[in-house]
Parts: sequence; C-alpha cells; structure tokens
Amino acid sequence: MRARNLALVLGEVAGGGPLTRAALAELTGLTKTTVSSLVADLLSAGLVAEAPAARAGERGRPGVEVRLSGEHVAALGLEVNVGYLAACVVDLTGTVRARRTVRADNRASRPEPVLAALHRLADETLADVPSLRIAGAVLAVPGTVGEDRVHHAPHLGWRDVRITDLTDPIRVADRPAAVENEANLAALGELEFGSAPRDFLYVSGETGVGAGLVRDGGLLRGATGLAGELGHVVVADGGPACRCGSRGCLEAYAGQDVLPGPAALAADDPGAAAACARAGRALGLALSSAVNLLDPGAIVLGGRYVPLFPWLAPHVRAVLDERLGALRPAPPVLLPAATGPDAAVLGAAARVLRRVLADPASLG
Amino acid sequence: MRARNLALVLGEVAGGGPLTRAALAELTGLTKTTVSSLVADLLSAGLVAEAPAARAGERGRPGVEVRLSGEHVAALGLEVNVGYLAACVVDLTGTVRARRTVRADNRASRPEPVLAALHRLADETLADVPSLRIAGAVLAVPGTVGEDRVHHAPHLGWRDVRITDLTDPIRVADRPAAVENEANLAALGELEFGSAPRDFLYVSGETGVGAGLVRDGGLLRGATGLAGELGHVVVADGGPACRCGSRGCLEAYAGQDVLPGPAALAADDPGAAAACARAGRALGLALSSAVNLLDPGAIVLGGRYVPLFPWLAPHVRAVLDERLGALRPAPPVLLPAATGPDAAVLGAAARVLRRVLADPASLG
DNA sequence: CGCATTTAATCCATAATCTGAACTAAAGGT
DNA sequence: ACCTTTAGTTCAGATTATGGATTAAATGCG
Repeated sequence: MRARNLALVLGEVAGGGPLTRAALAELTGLTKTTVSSLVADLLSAGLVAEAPAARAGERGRPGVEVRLSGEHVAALGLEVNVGYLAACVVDLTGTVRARRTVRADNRASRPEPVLAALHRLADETLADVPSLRIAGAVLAVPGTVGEDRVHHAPHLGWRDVRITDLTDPIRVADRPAAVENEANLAALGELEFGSAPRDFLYVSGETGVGAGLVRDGGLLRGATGLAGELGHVVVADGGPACRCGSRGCLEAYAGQDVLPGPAALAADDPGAAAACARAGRALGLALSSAVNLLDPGAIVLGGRYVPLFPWLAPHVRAVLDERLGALRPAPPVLLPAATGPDAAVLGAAARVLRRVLADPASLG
Repeated sequence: MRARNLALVLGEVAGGGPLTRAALAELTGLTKTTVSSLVADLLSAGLVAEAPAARAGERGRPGVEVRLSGEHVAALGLEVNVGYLAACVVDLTGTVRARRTVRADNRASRPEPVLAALHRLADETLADVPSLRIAGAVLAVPGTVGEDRVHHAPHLGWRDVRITDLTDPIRVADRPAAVENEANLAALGELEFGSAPRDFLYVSGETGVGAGLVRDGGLLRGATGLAGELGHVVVADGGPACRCGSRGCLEAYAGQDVLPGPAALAADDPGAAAACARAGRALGLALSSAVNLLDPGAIVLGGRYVPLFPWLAPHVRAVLDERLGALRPAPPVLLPAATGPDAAVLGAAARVLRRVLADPASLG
C-alpha cells in the first residue's frame, strides 16, 4: 500500500541524491501523479524539502528537486564504553547536529549510575537542538545484547541488564532506547559516514575484537544476536591462552594488550614491528576463515587497527592471498576505516535513521 | 498491494497447516472479506484447495479449511554430482511426485554431454507427472555458482560454464533453470524435508566440506555466492597440506578421503575410532569459529557425516563446549541430518516452491 | 421439534489509493 | 510571437481493502 510506496520514493531520494518528481517516477515505475501525492505527504511530514532545480541550458520546464530535509527529523545515538560515555544527534541528511562525550571509568561503576549519567548527557545533547524532532534512540554497548537488554558486557562487568527496567529509562518519542552491539553499530557508522562499499565486514579493534557484516545495508545479527565474535575465532589449535578460557583465539594474538602503540612504530622499534607482523598474520588467518564462511565484498579494519594499518595490512594481505588464492578469483579488498572512535555512536544514530527511511509512515 | 497480501495469506497457509478463512483473517490482521477474496484468487490459481472442516462438538457454523494444493503446481529439482545425475518433481505440499537418478562418472566428461544427459533425465521425470504445472527449475552443483553459471566446480572439472549458453538449455515455463551450490540447497532440503529448526547451519560432508546457513527460511549466499566454504576454515596454523594449496584447513582433517567407512567403525576398529576423534575435534574447532561468526541456532551434520554421527558428535561437542562455554549461554545444539544423499535435489525443488509461496501473483 | 446462540463466510456500500489521459506551467529555440 | 519540450497537477476511472449487515450452518436448550 502507500506505506511501501512512501518508503520506495524516500529510499530513492536518500540513495540517489536530489531528484525531481519526474525522475522519481522514472526510477520507481510509479506514475507522476502518484509520486506527486507521495512527495506531498513526505513534505508535510518534514522528511524532505524542495529546492529550485540547479539546471542550465536545457529545454523544457525545469523540475523542482526533492532532497532529504535536515531541519525536522533527527536521531539520537548513545554509547557506553569502557572509558567514556557519548551521545550525538544526527539529522536525516547525515549531518551531526550535536555531539557530547564525557570520560568516565565505567569498569568501576554499577549499571544504574552509569545509565543515569548517560541520561543526563543525552538530555544536555538534546537541549542543543531543540528544534529537531527525535525519531528514536539506539545505545551502543561493547557486549552481547538482545531486544532491550544487555546480556553480557565483560569489559563493563555488566550481566543481564534490562535498560527499560531502570527507574528512569531513556525515552524518545515515548519509546525506550534500543540496545545494540558496538561493533555492529560501528559497521553501520562506517557504511553511512565512511567510504566503505555497500557490502563489507567491519573489524572493530577495541578492548576486544569484534566484527559486523553489512550486506545490502543490513546487519547480520545471528540467531541470538551474538554473530560477529571474530575475536574468538580459531587461529591455532593449542595456541596461547585467551581471556575467554580457551586457547589460540584471535584476541590472544591481536587484542589491544598485545598491540604496540603507534608511537613505538613511528620510532621504528623492531619489537613493535614484529608484534604487528604476528598480529597481522593472526588477523589474516582469522579473516581467511571469515571470508570462507561469509564471503564479504570487502574487509574494513576499524578502531585501534586504523593507526596501525600500514604495518598490519601487508601481513594480513599476504595470509589472505596465500589461503584464498586457489579458492576464489581474488580475496576481498582490505581497507582502513574512514571513521574514528566515534563510529559506534554515529552508527547508533544511523540505525534509527534507517528505520525512518525504511518506514516513513510510522512517523505520522 | 494485493500481491503482498496474497503472499501473506499463502504464507500462513503454508506455515501453519490448514486454516479456515476466519483464522486467516485473525492471523493476518486483514478483514474476513479481504481474506475471502484473496483465497478465491488462490483457489482459481490452483495453489490451495478447500477441505470440509474436521471439527467435532463445537458450536457455530464449521469453517472450510484451506490448505496447499498438491494437484496443480510443482517444481523441478536437478542435480549434477560427481557420481550421479538426479531429478525430482515436488508439489506444493512437499510431496515428491517423481524422482529419477542415474549413476554416471561425471569427472570423465565435458559439461555439454553431462547436461544433455541431465536434460533427458529431466524430460523423463516430467513425463511421469503430466498433469502438474512446473513453476520452475533449480540445478544443484558441487561448486561455486552465480546467476546462471557455474564458476568453478573442482570435483567435476568445470570452470565458467554458462548453462543458458548450451544449445538446448533446460527450460521450464520459458525460463532456464537457475544454478545453486549443492551445500546451500541441501540446507534448504533439510529445512523443508528434515526435522531441523528454522535457523541452523547445515554442514555438508560430501566430496568436499561445505556449509549453508539457513536463517528465517532464507539462505546466506555472500557477496559473490561463495559463502559457506567451511572446508577451508583454519583449524591449525601450519597443519597438514590441503588440496587447495594451503595448510591446516578443515578438509585436510575431516574430508572424505581421511574419514573411515561406517563398516570399520561397526567392527570396532581402533584406528577408525581414532580417525573419527581427530576429524571430530577438527570439526569442533572449525565450527566454533563458524558459531562465533554466524551464531546459528543449531548445527546439522549432513551427507557422509550422518552415518558417522555417533562417533563424531561427542568430540565435536566437547570442543564446542570448551571453546564457547564462557562466551555464550549454551553452544548451539548438534544434530544429525534427517535427509539423506538426496537433500540437495529436494532442496533445489524446495527453492522454486519458496519463490512461488513468496510471490504467488507471479504465476498468474 | 423449534428456536436462540454461536461462529463462518459473503454481500454491499464506502473509502483509500494508484493509474492514465488531458491540461496547465515554465523553460528554450526559431 | 509561437512551437517544442519537459515538469507537474487536475480529474475521472479502476482496483482493492474496510466495516457493517446479512445469510449459512452448526450446537444447545426448552
């Protein structure tokens, strides 16, 4: 029905830049009449805006371009991580309209005060943009999640925390914030704000090593939301002990505590280069398994791997070429992430915006 | 629009067994009027049939149950494998209406004569069920595929074979057969004809080791259709050489040539038990990586692993428990496949039927 | 046995929405 | 000025979902 067609038209506007009604009719296969009616609805909902056509020297009446409007609808992205809290407001055009971060050692605190502090941060951030209507909120957490709860976030010390149960849950548009894994959201952030292609595996090198697979703009979440745990993929049977209690996991080779700082590498420290070689080879082995299983179009190294990329990438590529050469035409390209440490908060906001674009009728 | 609602109603009938129009209205949220009109369309298309309600001792007018009809629409499943060709016709209810297999050593032949023989087999099989309207055909091949071509099937010796290019392509309803990987289709076959849950990783132990992930009734295919190559997932860095040119792949530990025959195991051969332990441990390691990345709801061992299941499973489970215990509430359940070597042909037919159920309007 | 009750399914008028043709609007070319 | 070209709207018509009333077919009770 019309909800579907609204999403179809809005999707074309979001994907293909500013378009006239005539061009939209061509692209969607709908008639000009229908497109006009749908665009009128989108205009009154504040989702799109008109702009005089920037066109020169062509025959015929110039069309009016329809583009996403950043002036009305926006989304709230939130993040709780080991060393900080973050909040941001992103409008429909992808422009960051407000952003706040506070440093905090959340390992030492219980969930309630941490979420209360996040609540204050969210309120302050929202106060910066009083004119925007917030369509929803998503919270990024480094751990496993489901629906409205954090199952287990080892680095925060959280276990089975229902955020809607807290005395004063963070609500936007009468609905509580949804929770999602940090690596998954960072992947979405890279999709929306980075330079990655439409189909890639994002590798998040943070306190742990996670991954998020983006396919056709959607995320692979797994049966219980636990997909993408790249950090505990087998690198060597009987290898070094890992924090998880097992042996030979990727995290034991390429986790944050065994990686050299960029400073050591810039100083040409031979020990640091050797550590990168070891981590790069291990990453290559784990990623070769991931490529065999998931067949991503590209691999994007994010988080703490970004500054180390020049030292890691040659080793990763060497192992991928070696292990995948005979199995496929070419291994997927390996790229550094274009987004920084804020990829996850931005991705959290992006997830809300994707929902709005996919179902504009739900806004009213 | 109505195409969507037709699929909605048909989906409920297919999923939830026979249902009355009133029950369908309840389930779909549509009005009884709309459901009646949609069911009338489905009846005239021959997709569903009416049956007098089997109900006893309840008040009120008894409803007429609507169920899938096996009398009109069916699908053709085809398979080319190393040692045989197979074809089957499956109707909408999932009943196999015709089935033929011929043994053939396809390693020795070029693609053209093999596909010509398959064409004859398909024609013979279709001649057994002249009253059924065939909605489409899918061909299962042990190798990597894309759209209408086989990219590389190492065990057949095929490379870049376009099946629509052959002089007399296999056509059904004016469209050529689609091609799909054998392990993926076997997964679908297990979903439709086996006892597996709705969400699982199917492991196909055939000449190579492949896997197919079923999620919500759909298949994970990957960016280039190469997903599910479990056979070359890393088990041990620097392990034994694999046919692919690399080292330490699962196939080198648990491929067909290193597995004992069931006869040796039944005779309590200690060497055979040791080989199963080694293969089971390797499978466990590779599957632990797969679970960390994909988070399947269950794992189903199929193909040649079925008769070996009692000897393999304890070792697989032990490794999964050991490696996943701390990371998730419980590892996914490990089950033997309920379907036999015909899982892939049946799955090929099932894929056609899924298309019909998802878009009944396309049949006319 | 007849009638109220209950549930299933259809009939019919209404409303929403997409379509297609005709029409108006706004530009360039001659 | 006037024709051509392209954009967008108006208006009648067709399709399809909705909601209430009606008919159909069973059970239960007097």
